[in-house]
Amino acid sequence: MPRSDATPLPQRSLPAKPALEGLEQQWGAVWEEQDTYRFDRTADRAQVYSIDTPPPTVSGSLHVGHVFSYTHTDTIARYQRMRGRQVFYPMGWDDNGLPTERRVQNYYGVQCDPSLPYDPDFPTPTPMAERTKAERKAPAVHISRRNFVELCEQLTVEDEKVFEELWRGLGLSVDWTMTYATIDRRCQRVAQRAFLRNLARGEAYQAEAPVLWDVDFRSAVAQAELEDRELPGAYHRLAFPRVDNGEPVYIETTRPELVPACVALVAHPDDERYQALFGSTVRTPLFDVEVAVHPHELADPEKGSGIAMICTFGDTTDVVWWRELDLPTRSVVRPDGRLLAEPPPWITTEAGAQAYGELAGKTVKQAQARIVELLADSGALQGEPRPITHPVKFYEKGDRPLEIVTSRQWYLRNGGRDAEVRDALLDRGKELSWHPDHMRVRYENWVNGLNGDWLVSRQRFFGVPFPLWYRVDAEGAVDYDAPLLADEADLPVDPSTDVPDGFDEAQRGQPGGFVGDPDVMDTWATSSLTPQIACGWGEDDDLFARTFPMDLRPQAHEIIRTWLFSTVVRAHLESDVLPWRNAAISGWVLDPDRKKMSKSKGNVVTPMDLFDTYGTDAVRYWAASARPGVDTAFSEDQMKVGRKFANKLLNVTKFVLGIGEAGDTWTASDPVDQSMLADLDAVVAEATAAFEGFDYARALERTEAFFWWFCDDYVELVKGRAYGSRGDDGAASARFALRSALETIQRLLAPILPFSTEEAWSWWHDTSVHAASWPTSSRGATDDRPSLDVVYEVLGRVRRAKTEAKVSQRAEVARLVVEVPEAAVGAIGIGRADLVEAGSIAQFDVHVGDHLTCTVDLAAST
RNA sequence: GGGCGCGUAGCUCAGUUGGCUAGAGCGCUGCCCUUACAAGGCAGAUGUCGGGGGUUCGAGUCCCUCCGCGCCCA
Repeated sequence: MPRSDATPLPQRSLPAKPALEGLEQQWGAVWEEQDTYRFDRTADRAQVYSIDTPPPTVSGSLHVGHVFSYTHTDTIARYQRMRGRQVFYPMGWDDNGLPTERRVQNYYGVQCDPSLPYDPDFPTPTPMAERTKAERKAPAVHISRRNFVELCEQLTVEDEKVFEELWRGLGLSVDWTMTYATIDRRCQRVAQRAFLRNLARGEAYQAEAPVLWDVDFRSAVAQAELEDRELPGAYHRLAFPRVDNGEPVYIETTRPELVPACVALVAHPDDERYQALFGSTVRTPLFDVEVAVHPHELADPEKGSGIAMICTFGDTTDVVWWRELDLPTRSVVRPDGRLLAEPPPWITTEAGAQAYGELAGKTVKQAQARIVELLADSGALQGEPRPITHPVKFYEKGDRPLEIVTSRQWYLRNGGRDAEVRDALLDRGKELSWHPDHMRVRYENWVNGLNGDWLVSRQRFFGVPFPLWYRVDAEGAVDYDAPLLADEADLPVDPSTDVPDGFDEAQRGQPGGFVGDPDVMDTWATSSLTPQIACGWGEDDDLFARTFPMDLRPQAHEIIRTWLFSTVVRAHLESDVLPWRNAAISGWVLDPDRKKMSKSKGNVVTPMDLFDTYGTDAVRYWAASARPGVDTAFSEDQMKVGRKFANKLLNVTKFVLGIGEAGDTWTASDPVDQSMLADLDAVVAEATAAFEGFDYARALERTEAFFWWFCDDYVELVKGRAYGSRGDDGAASARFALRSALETIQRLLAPILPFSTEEAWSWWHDTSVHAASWPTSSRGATDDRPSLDVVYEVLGRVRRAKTEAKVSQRAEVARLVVEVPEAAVGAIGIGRADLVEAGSIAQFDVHVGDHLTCTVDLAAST
């Protein structure tokens, strides 16, 4: 039972002048007090509608994009609630990870240094915004990881408040008692437990492997976080002398600074130019390292000279060649983006070591500039570098190109290296209902394009730690092969402060002791578990059984590859199910030039200001006008329309209710009224079908079109009769029909315009419209009823005549002559009396003719 | 380079299995204080349905091709 049935709302009388101002605060408070959106934990799974709401990144800024997509979800939630489902609609905050770290660094002017000890008395620094100019120039204060994490936790709490205020302002029908944050203890416990289970089943593993590496963040980066950027570069044509005869082999490279990391040359096996070279060896310029020439299909004969040098590692193709050709590892780029300080052991000649000395310790960019000079001086560089533009891989949040370094990392199997898993995940994509359907293709493209497992470890600070330690042997070497696992009952653990069973803190980092895993999980490793987190997996079995798998995942299309995919992976691995049945994909908000709204472009509008200017329902109206999945231009004009719409709803409600009640009448006896109600039935059916298909925009459009017709034509036509001009029976029928239609319209619009519908509803009900039942087409189709279109057409013609004559619509028509086809005579007869009143028609003559004509004789003067 | 989506009035967009003269709102123009609403109402004008070709009695809709825009991926 809807809760608010038990606690009546204060029923209020008709206001003298309805207004939209203040409805948000007024009804927001009432809903909170009445628990209107509280989830009933006793409901069976079949009665429950569970929604996996996207936890917004609280360290980010609020923008209209949030308002847009969350409104879409809320309309579905409200619709399902009115359909009688118990809606499980919790909110979460995504606060762990890099965006928060960055914000804390900038906000407080601090830098995390994990080598520092915890300082329990460290005072919260003055925010940068409150500092004097001079204070702002002070260098960042280095603090321990634990102190840093504490600052992160402090600031996210503040950020969450701002978001909650926005969501409440927007009128989201969220149950605010169920909120989670991705860094809170429950989420950490779920993430760690899920990881331990993955590990136990062999789905998680660690490997020493080349990884894409951001030298500024000093962290590994996953495939899902990559983006290509077009960057200027240059082909350098370099001579590699053959070992047998000294003849030069020319290769072209954009990364000459990696010559010291060269391990082989490669050409296409069918490339006739290089057939003779396969199996022979050449020497690298400057460093004199002997490397072999290999054939491989991935070498592109069209690119450069058709023969390339393989380095460890210049790009991802190098990694493939390295792996498939079984080449040695000769890395020279350190994790900080600088070249090794000492000449590496494979450079054995004195000249080579000397050349390397020129590069040692330089950044990649500096090293390139220097080595080009050295290569030119040595004669190995042929001609001038040839400038090109080419795509370079970046971490999506990074500023410098990614390097590839070899390191020990944790991976989670996601089908990137296993056809069987990949096929199973593709099947999950087919099993899921996508709205709109074509979004499934993005998922399939992504899954088919995976080229490795999911790298889940990050060398960061504010995240969920891996619940693991490693033994340190007697010589002080760390044994990574047999990690010490935390007990599930002890989760969440932080291995940097917690101690594994059988050890004590004094043994940390000591020979014969242990060390904690220093990494944290990728934020997606937690976010991919939002269904498990929200539904209480492993925490509340009863709740889990009532809510999981969930009904709906709403999200935007650009994170199908990350959030949606990774969530499917986790539920598939853990429970062998889809995490939800439906995925509703929202588009983006574009600025009026059809570019994506972004802060850097300075075109972001503050949602709260929009609420104040147009009213929340007006903003929701704009959002709900956008069809699912379609990128939509930001439009204040649409908000003005929404405001008019909401205002009209209040006014027409006031008018209809002001006419009076229908008395004991419970049916519409007049065919004009029956016809209108039958039309409304059809609208109800369409709106219901649209909502069932997650198409709130279509539901709104149909309802809105009917609504304006209802106000402009039907109400105008029956006004006089409703006031009693032709007796009690006619008045009762009209009043019943007006009220019945209005009650239906208010319910149809409640999911979209929650504030104004609640206000209008409250004038004649003592319960919330949001706890009311969704209307049904109970009257059934009466297809044999005559169409009354001709009646409204005549009404329009009369109006037009008055407009053209520039007289008031109240002006009297001395004589109206209507010619209609035989088939429409009946309809005219039905509407005639109402028409006479609505048009102030003195004499009304009807003739049969071929098509409709109206001759309007206006009275000489009024 | 591959995939997906989009292109309809000045603007934002509907247009469902092909079917009467292609629609709505905004904006624009004119009129009207009408038993709710002047932050309103009534009415009016406005189209190479991106271009070209094809299928069909009939194409905004289906097919081919080209152009432009956006996103995802390489």
